[in-house]
Amino acid sequence: MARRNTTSLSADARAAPAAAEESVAAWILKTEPAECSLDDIRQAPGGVLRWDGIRNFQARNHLCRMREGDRCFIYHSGVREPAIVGQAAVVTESYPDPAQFDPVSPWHDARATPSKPRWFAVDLRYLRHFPEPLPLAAMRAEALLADLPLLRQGRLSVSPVSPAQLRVLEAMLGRERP
DNA sequence: GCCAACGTTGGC
DNA sequence: GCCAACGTTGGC
Repeated sequence: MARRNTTSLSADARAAPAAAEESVAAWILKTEPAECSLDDIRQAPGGVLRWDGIRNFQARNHLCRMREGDRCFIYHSGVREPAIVGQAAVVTESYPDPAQFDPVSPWHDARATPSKPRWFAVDLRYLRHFPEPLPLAAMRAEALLADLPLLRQGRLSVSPVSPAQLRVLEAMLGRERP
């Protein structure tokens, strides 16, 4: 079913992200390590930590599509050398983020109610630190990652990785091993 | 600490 | 519902 030179460009533009969403091979979770780091996940009781405080609609929509067992690359931002430092796995799919209902929480949202939550969290289990982090600069230098949402879109704290992009990331990570 | 990019808010 | 102003993120 060829769809080319259609005049309905805007409809195609809207359809494109939906098609991309169907092929998510992994996720990238961005965090400032001073706030929450991969080490914090590792050191959490049982190695399981709630990933909460997401207050961006697009990130939330991605978060809600995460499924038990999904792989997550943990990316540390706001440091001298921003990089993917390791992996975690989803152990509990999205549920309402309790912080939104807590008036003293920095993540409180007065517009949220338990019957109409606005924000969600997942639980992550620590998997591993990579022997060497994969720096942002290395990813930017890799043409095959040009479309990686992490690189294309600032401020997106939860973003998908396509199967092809996952293969590239794994190759780059494997290449680093001694 | 600066600044560009981008999401959110709020006036109209 | 548009769009300017504002706030925040995050790389450098």
